[in-house]
Amino acid sequence: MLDAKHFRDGIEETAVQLKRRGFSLDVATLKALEARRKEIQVKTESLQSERNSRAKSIGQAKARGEDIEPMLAEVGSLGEQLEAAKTELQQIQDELQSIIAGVPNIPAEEVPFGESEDDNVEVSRFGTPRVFDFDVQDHVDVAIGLNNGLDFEQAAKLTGARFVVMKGGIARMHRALTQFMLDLHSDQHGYAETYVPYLVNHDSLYGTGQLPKFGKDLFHVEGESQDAVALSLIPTAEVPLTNLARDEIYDEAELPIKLTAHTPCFRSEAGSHGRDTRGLIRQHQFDKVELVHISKPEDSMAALEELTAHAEKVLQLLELPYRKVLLCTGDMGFGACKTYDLEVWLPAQNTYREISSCSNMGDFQARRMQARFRRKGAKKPELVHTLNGSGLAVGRTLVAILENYQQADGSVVVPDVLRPYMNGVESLTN
RNA sequence: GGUGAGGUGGCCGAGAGGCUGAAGGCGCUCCCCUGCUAAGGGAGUAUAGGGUUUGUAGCCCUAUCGAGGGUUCGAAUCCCUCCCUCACCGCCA
Repeated sequence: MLDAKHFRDGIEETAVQLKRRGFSLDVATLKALEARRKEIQVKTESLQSERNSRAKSIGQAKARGEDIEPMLAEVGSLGEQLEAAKTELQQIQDELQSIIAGVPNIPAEEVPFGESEDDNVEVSRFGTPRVFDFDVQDHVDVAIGLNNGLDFEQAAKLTGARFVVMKGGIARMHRALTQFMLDLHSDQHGYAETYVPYLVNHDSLYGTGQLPKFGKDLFHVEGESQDAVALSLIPTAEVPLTNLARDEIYDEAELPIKLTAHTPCFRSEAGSHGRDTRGLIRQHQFDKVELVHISKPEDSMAALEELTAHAEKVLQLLELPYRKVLLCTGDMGFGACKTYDLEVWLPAQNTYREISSCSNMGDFQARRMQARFRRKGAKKPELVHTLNGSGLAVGRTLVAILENYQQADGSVVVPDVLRPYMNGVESLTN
């Protein structure tokens, strides 16, 4: 959510900035609503003030034992007027709120303009894609050769499309990957390992920006009664981790806070039908190790570089070729002001595919969450900045290993850094 | 799941329809006093929104005592629903 000031003074300027990321702000409607809001709010508050002082004098008169009846009569229609004003104010504020809550973050200045992923800018590359002297198989076929270690048919029986059952060495490697990533981030990169709920309430989803706009992408769990709190499965650990800061006021000295967690992620992938239907790339359930920073505003851009480097380190240690891409204005997520994607090389697709997305959300989520800190000696708390990134998506990392480390005989070499997590096994074989 | 007790400011804790944004204490900040320390005296100490304003200063208004509704001229206080915490019992990995 943007600062309300963006919608009062300088709304035209805001509209121009949002236009950069392909969002058109309805300036006329907002201006009209804002004018109306101001008028009604002033009216409502003065009526409230009036009522408060009247009620107070009635109380005082009563305490003195005076006759209250005439005063009560005088108050008469005040209640109704106030009620009407309140209702109208609420309506306007709801309307404003629903518009404002749906406005995306303003891109940072250095973010290149663009309309789609084709306009993203490659920043760097690591490693050289291996040259194969045999026909490369994609990860699905590789896994079939390894005792059918990725079983999509069984998963379809259990649940449905876009789920997987992993077996044997592949399941083991999947576990090894999460252990390796968590250890790296907590032991080497200074993150506090965290275990979080996989179901969250709607306040949390609103805080990180999944709601109100992107409820379709989530799996919702029904509450027992209509009034009961509705919960949803997390689409990423970003939601629980970042919401730890919700309604908090940190001491300046506590920042930055760096958290990591391994969780499953659940996405309904609404609107993605027909894309990546084969294999592990796009599933309703996948595991991810997430990195989150809570930082001071002036540190957040440096923190984005740091966080991204931490995610890159995983790929480097696994010796997987990748490239780092700066997303253009049109391809960034709703709440982000700057995002790097890491794309790993997939030989079977002969291309780089997203394996991590690292974003600086600025104060966008912090404002929704009222996540703040107080500078030493300062009176007023300030909004923190929040950042998050995958470090990494575990399923896609598994895909990358199966494809990049496959051998002519159908086996898959286990990357050196994973071997300690796999009983020293050097390769997966049939 | 059952029964009972609760949710009040950074913390502890009063209040049980009106003068309570909230006593008292602790903590914290500043000032005074005191060789240092300890003790003492004084002042201050929530957040959000709005108005005014050149202003993130000041002033004014509104809201907030777990959340949301309701009763009332007036609700922290009464009623309803929900959430959470604690205790005991039951169940369970």
